[in-house]
Amino acid sequence: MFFLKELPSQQMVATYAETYGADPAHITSALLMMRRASLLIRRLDAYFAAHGLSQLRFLVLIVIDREPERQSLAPNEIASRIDVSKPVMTRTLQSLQQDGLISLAASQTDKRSKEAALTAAGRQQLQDALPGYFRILSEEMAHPPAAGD
Amino acid sequence: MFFLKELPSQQMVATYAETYGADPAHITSALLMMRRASLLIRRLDAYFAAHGLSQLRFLVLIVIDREPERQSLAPNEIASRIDVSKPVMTRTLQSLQQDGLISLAASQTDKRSKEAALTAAGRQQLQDALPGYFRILSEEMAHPPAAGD
DNA sequence: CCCATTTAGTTACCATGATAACATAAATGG
DNA sequence: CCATTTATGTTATCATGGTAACTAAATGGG
Repeated sequence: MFFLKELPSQQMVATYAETYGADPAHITSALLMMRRASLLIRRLDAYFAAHGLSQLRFLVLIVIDREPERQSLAPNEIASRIDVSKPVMTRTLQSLQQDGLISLAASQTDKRSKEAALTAAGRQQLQDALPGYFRILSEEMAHPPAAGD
Repeated sequence: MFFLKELPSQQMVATYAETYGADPAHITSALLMMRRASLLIRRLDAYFAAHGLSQLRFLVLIVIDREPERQSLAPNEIASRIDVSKPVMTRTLQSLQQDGLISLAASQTDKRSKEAALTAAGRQQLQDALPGYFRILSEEMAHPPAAGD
């Protein structure tokens, strides 16, 4: 989470930009982008929390659901579609299973691995969360950020 | 940290956008912005770690340093300039003090409060980190993200 | 003035990210 | 075919964010 409510002054940016051949406009736009993205992510996190989810839990459900030809994915495959470390994936899948949103079965073909599939509750939770998710994204980009945002 | 390596398909976005009156282009650009910002933040985190800092530790040093008329700020004032909770500020200031980058003294005027000031080492650490920080921001925005980024 | 409220900081606890080290199974190649 | 290497998942530990509840001090209305 990035956050400086007031950006570095134009003078400060200009001084460093000059010295190091960087473009002050680029620096400012990078800072604005990070602040805007951070605010959006914060808003999404609050939304997911209200739905008993989190960014990662939501993404896991999406990734399993959107696989066209299959009912389940291995944790390994899920992790490769989302940029997250293996231990975090292990923990997240276990918590989703505890909450009844996915099932975790031993893989038939690879004894090291597992098969994660959506339960009916998981599919429902995903369907419940998707509309608001897209609405937030759309709203956020519909209006440019105000200066003081 | 946001991350879905492959964005939701155009069809999926279009379906939801239609149903809920959202603009598919807005949704896609929001997802791209979050991914781009996440990659940049990750890169900055790695940079700060190499300098014995973190995003927040760096921001705290900047905020104290850039105060034009004063040598020190209260934790409360620092927290109000950065968007971070009080307990995190407490912890961060203590760690910066342990590392010798700031001094923390009791406030003369308010017995509840403290005064955080940069040490010479803290000022030096900040000066060392600033050029690379601005360089990364500038580089990042200099080239538009590739499709597979 | 004094008691209630507000403010500043801290403590305790939880969520969620990472890496390192490990056990076990699969794959590979001599 | 067996030994080494690679791949999968887990555990342990750490970093860094949050909220709730607490203490102590300042503030302010009666």
